Amino acid sequence: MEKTYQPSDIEQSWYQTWEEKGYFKPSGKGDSYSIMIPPPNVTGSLHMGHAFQDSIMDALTRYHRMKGNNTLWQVGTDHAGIATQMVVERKLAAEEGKTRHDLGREDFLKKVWEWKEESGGTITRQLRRLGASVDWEHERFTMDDGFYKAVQEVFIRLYRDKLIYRGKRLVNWDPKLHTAISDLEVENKEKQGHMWHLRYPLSDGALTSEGKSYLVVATTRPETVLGDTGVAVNADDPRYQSLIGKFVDLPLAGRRIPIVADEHADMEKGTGCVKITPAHDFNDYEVGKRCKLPMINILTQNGEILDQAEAYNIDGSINEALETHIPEDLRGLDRFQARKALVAHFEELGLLEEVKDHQLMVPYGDRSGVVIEPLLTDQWFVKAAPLALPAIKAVEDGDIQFVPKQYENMYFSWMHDIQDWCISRQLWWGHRIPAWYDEEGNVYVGRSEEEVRSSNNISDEVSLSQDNDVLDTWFSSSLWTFGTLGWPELTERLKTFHPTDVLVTGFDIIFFWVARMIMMTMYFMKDEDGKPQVPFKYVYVTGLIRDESGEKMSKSKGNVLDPLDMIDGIELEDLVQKRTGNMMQPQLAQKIEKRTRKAFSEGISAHGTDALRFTLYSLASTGRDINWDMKRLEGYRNFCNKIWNAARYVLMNTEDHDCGQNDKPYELSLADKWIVSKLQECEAQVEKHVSEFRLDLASQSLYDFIWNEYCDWYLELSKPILTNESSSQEQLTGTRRTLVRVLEAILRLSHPFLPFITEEIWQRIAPLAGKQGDTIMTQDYPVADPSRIDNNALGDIEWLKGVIVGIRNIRGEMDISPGKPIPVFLHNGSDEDKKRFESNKAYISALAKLESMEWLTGEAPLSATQLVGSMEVLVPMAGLINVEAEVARLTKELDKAAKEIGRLNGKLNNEKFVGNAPDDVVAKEKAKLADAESSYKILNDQVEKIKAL
RNA sequence: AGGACUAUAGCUCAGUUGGUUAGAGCGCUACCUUGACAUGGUAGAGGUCGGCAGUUCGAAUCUGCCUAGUCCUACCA
Repeated sequence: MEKTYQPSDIEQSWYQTWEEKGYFKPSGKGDSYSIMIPPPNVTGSLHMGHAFQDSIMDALTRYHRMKGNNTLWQVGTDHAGIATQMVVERKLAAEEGKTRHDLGREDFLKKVWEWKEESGGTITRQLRRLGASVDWEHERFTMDDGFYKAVQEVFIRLYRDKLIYRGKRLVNWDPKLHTAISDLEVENKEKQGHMWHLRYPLSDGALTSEGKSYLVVATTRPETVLGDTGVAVNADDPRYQSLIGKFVDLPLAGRRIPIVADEHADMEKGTGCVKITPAHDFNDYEVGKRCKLPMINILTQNGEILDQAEAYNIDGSINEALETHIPEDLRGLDRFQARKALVAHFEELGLLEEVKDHQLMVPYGDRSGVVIEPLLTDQWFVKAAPLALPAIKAVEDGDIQFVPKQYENMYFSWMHDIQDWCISRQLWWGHRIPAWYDEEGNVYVGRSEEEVRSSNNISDEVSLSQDNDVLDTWFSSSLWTFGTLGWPELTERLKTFHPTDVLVTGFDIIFFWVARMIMMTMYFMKDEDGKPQVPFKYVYVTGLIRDESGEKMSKSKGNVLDPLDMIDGIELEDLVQKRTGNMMQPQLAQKIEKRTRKAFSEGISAHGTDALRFTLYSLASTGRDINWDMKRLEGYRNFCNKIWNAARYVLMNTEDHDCGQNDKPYELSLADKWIVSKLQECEAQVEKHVSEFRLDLASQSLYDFIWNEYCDWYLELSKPILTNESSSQEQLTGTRRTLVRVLEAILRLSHPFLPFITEEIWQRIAPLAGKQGDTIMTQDYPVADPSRIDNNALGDIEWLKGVIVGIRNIRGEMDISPGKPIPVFLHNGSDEDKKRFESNKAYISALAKLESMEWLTGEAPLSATQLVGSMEVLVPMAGLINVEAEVARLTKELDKAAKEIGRLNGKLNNEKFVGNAPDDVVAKEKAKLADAESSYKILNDQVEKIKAL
C-alpha cells in the first residue's frame, strides 16, 4: 500500500467494478428495503444539498444491503418543465436569435430533447462519483413513455372521478413566462409602494351620511379600477348602510357599478369602502362570487391593458351587456405605466384624494422574477380536499412519520387549509394534457384521439384538437414512488418495493412534493384489502447546507460549492471562472470574484469522496441547517488517512504470518479481549444511531472507536507483544488474529459511510481474517455480540490507560523528553492494583517509555506524583524534575480536588438532597467525595514534603 | 399577526427520560521527525451552556417572559 492515502487512485475504479458486476441491483433475497431518489432536474447538476441527501440515502442503502435486505435504490430524473424550457429558450435566442414560436412546438421540443441528451449525463456522472449504489438498469425519467402512461392514467382516472375539473378561474399568472403557476411558486416580498385614495362619485345624486357626493376607496393597484364591478361596504357600517343597493359612476370606464354589502369590507380599515375587481384580485373574486358581481378582465397575457375589456359572468360565461370601454390613451400600456397614467387621470379629474407611502407584499414568480398578476384564464385543477383527508390521517396514525417530528405540524397546517391545485401550465415542455375539444368546445378526456373518438362516438368529420397545455411538473413527480416501479402495470417490482421505506428530502419541498406524493399515492395504490398504501414510511427531512457564514448558497451570491470540487479539488482560477462564468446577472461577477479569492486563496485541495461523505454524515444532526466548514472536511480526510495507515501497520505485521486462519492454537491478551469488547460497544451504538437516522452520532462512534481506541491504544498495545522476542507463537497469533479481525469488522462497519477506502483495504485484509468474497458491499454487516464483552479486560485497560496517561502527564508538564526512559515507583496500591500491575507491566513499560517500574519498598525518594484511584504513581525527581514546577502542578490538582470536595460536601450536607435523591445517586456522590478527599490528602502530603526541602 | 426552529469553547457542532468535573473536530500553546501515520504523536489552555425569573434536593436539559437570528404561513382594500 502507498504510504499516504490517495483517494483518486481508488475511488473511480471501484465504482466501475461494482457497477459492472451488478452489485447495485436488488439481490432478490430477504425483506425488501427501498428508497426513491428525489429526482433532480435532468438538465441541472448536483449541488451540496443533493450530495448531502444522496450520501444519506447511499449509507442507508448500503447498510440495509449488508443487513441482508432485498435493497433497491431507485434512480431517475425529472423534466423540470419551466426551468428546462427557459434554458432552451435562452440558448435558442443566444445561438440562433429565434424564439420558440419561430420554431414551432414540434421542432422546439426536438431541441429540448437534444439538450436533455447533451446535458443529462452530468447528474448521473456526479452520482457515480459520490459512490451512489443506485440501480442504474432501471433509471427513470419523468418524460419517458412508460412514465407518461402513468401520468395519463392518473389524469384520466381523476377526471372520471370528478377530482379534476377545468374552468375559468383566477390564477397566478406569470406575464413573462406566459403561464399559470401554483401558489407555491409565488414568492411574496415586502416592498415599499403607495396607497392611492380615489374618489368614486355616487350616482343619481346620492350622498353619504356625512353629506359627501362620493365614496373614497383605497388601492395599491389603481390600474385595476378599469376592471371594477362593484364597491363593497360592511352591512353594519352606519356610514354607508343607506347606500347599499345604490350605484357609483366609475370614472374613466363609464360604468355604473353597484354598492354591495359584504363581510370582506372592514369598518375599521381605511375608509370602510372596498373597490371590487373580481378578475384581478383573489379576495375580490370571492366577494364577486358572493355578491354575484360580473368579472371584467382588462389585461393581456403580457400584463398590458386591453383595447377593450372582457366581461364575464361569475360562472365564466361571456357577459355582453356590460360596458367594456377603455380610454384610448390607456390601451396597450404596460400595467405599471397604466398605473401612472390612471393616477394622472384621477388627479386631473380632481378625484385623487391622497397618496400615502405604504409597505406591501408583492408576489413575484420564483422562476421569472416578475410581478405575478392574478388573471382570469381557463385552467385545469385538482380538487385537493378529498385527497388530503386520507393523507392527513396517514400521518396522524403514524403510518408515515416525519423525522424530525416537528415537520408534521407544518404538513398538517398546510393540509388542513389546502387549496385546489392548478395543474395546467402554458408551456410546451411537459406532459401534454390528454384532453380534446370539438368545435363547440366540448371536452373529451382519454388516452388518445382515437380512443376519444371511439368511446364518444365522434365521427371523423368532426375535427378535434388536443389541449395545448402541459401538466405541472409536480403533478408527474407526485407519482414518483409507484410510477417508477411500473404502475399502472401491476409489476413484480411494484409489489416488491412499494411502499418504500424512507424519503430523504429537504423541508422546502414538503408542500410541493411530499404532501402531493402522499395524496396521489394513497388514492391510486391500495393493499389487497383495499387499504390505501403510503408512498413511504418515514420522511427524513434534512437541513439546508449553507456557506461558512450561514448564508444560503446561490449562484447570484457566488458562494455555491460543487461537491465534485470537494472531491477532486480545484485551482483558484478555475473556481473563479466557474463561479463568474455564464451568469444571469453579470454585474455581480466582480464581487463574487473578490469573495472567492478571499475565501479560497489557495483553491480547494482534493479530499476524496469518502472524506466528503463522512463530513456530511458528521454534520447531519436532524432538524438543523449546516454551515459548511472546509476545516471539518480536512479533518475527515485526515481520518481516512489514519485508517489507511492503520491498515498499513496491520498488513506489515500480519501478511506472511499466521493470523489464526487455520485453527492453530492462539492466546488472546488482555488488550485483545479489551478491543474486542470495545468493538461490540461500537457496533451496538452504530446500529442504534442508524435506526434513529442519527448518522452524525453513528459517524462519531466510528471515528472515536477507530482513532481513539483502535489506533491510539490497541495498535500501540500490540507492539510490545509483536516486538518482544520472548512472545510465544500462541501470543503472536492471538494478537495478529485480533489486529486483522477487528480491522476487518471496522471496515464492514464503516463501509456504508466510507465505501471506497473500506473496499480497497478490505480486499487485502479479508483473506487474513478468514473471510471470502469479491466485495465488501455484500458482506454481512457486523452485529454486536454482548457475550464477547469482557468486563475485566475493560476495567484493566482503563486502569492501564490511567497509569500511562499519569506518567505522560508528568513527562509533559515537567518537560522530560519523550525519548528518555524514566524509573517509576508505585505506592499504596490495593490488591487489585497489584494484580493489574502484574498483568500489565510490559504494556506500561513500553507505552510510557520506562526504565524501570516497581512497588516502592522503604522510604520514597522525592518524586512527582500522579494518582490512579488511591494508588500513587511516583516519578523520582532526582535530576529530572523542577521543584517549583511540580509544586505548581500539584497545587493545580489540589485546587481542583478542594473545589470538588466543597461542592460534594454542600450537596451531601443538604438533607433534602439526601432525602429526595435516589439512593444510587447519593451513593455515587459519596464515593466521589471519598475519592476526592483521599486525593486531596495524598496530594497535600506530597506538596508539604516537597516544600519542606 | 400566527407558528416553527436556533442561541453551548475563538470557529463548526454533539449533549438521549433533569443526577457531569458540560464533550468532539478544527484552531491555539508547549514539546517531539520514536519503525503505520507530520493528512502524525504527547501533554495542555480555553465555556456563569443568549438574558431574567420560576419549578426542583438538583436545570445546558422542564415552564414563563425577554433579546438576537433564521424560516414558514397568512393579511394588509
